[in-house]
Amino acid sequence: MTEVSNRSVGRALEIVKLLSLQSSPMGLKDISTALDLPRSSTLTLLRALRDYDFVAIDDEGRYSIGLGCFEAGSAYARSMTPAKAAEGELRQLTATYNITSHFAVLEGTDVVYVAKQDPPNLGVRLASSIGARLPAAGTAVGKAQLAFAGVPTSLEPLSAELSAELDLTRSRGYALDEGETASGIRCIAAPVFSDRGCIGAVGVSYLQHSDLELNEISESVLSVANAVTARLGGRPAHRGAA
Amino acid sequence: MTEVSNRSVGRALEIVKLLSLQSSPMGLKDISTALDLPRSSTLTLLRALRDYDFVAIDDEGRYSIGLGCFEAGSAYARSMTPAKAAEGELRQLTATYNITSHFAVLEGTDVVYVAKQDPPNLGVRLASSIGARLPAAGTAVGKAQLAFAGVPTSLEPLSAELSAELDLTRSRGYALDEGETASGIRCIAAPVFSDRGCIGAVGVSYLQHSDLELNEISESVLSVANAVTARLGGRPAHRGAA
DNA sequence: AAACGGCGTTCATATATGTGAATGAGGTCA
DNA sequence: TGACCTCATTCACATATATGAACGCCGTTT
Repeated sequence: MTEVSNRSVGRALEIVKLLSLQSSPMGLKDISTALDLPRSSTLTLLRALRDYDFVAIDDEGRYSIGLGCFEAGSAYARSMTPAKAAEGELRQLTATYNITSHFAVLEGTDVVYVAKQDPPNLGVRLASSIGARLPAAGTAVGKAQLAFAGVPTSLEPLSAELSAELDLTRSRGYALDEGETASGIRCIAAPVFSDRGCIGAVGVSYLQHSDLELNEISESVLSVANAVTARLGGRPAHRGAA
Repeated sequence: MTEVSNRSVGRALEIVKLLSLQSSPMGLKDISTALDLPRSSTLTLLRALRDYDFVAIDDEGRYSIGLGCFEAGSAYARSMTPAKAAEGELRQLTATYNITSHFAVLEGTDVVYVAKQDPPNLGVRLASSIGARLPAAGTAVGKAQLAFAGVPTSLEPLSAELSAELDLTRSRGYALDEGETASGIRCIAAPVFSDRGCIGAVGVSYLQHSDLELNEISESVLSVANAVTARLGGRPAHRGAA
């Protein structure tokens, strides 16, 4: 548990991470307790983070994630070529079928949602899932990437079930999630490739009992993923149906 | 230029900020030169940042902003009540008029765009402006907030022009930008209030020579802003027309 | 092919940070 | 009112970080 590059920075980033996972602001004590740090050290770090707006402090002395962090983080999505390339396609997909569409990347054994489009008529919705992290094996966007990018050693040995699912994903070109992530929601996802291999996945989600044809949607998802792949100079693993 | 809380953390965050403003990856030398830091110190900080995925390093040893930063930053938008409250309304606004809509907050003399909706038929677009920072005085969302939140002392003394513009904004309830930010683009924005005063603005942008009625749009923007205000328990400064 | 120059990396020690204990600020209970 | 909480803040010394100088690597020049 040693081998740190820089203790102060590591601890500061732990604080940022902690606050980013928290839905309500935390007091100094809460933070120092949660991370098992001395209060005085925690205070110094929080002040440094606040100087750069990476954390915000309200007038009751409670800390939350700051605008500076948001600004810096947004730059990731802006600089990320695949996400940019996918953006227009996602909008089309959402507009055509009136369903939610996503772009997500694999990070270890999890997927992180990088871009998202919601249909217009969704009314008041829960918080955006942008930036959210979910276990790859339980999501369509995750399985699409595990099937085509290779499985991280930390996931091995694969369950027979997952292994079969990945085989199926490879053979049809897209991954399916029938209510695993959220009950009643179907997700369909297909991998996106650049010249350096599989670097993300495009996916859609909609109510399972909607009257949308699985065949039609999955073909659209596949063709959108291949269009993004083409724009990135990659080689699709699956040529699409038809 | 002293009075630092913690040098390591400050420097690390400078690096993050620098990388977030850069469109292409930077080498160690570039970074240390840009920030006037010793290369060895910069390396240590970069390694700490990389350990937490706040920066990414490619196989050529060049650094860019990382997924961890994106994840943490996304939490800001998710935890930010006003942005969440505005999200559904923005989608409606965009769907109704087929125009881009925004939610932005004031940060010193700048505005930062926190949420955005683009119309579906936009095709391939430039990078998302989410997370972007622009001078408040030159944007509709900025002027809407300056007019109702009070002008930061660092902007004073106000030019006669800006002062008149803010008066006008206060009297009609919304702010206008006729091609100042981007030539040919009209922006209309109205302030959003919580119980703690003006905390953001809702805005739309569209081509000036479109056939959309300014009156109709501005009334919609105003009523959306007031709806968000109501949901936040704030008191609107302007009761809307009609 | 030898010398050069630019860059990333390592390492010992000067310097800045981390922290336990003391202090301050604000609230609650009897 | 006063005693007694809890949490934020300060401070002097133990400890970790910062960095100039040296090194190794690799592509370029002569």
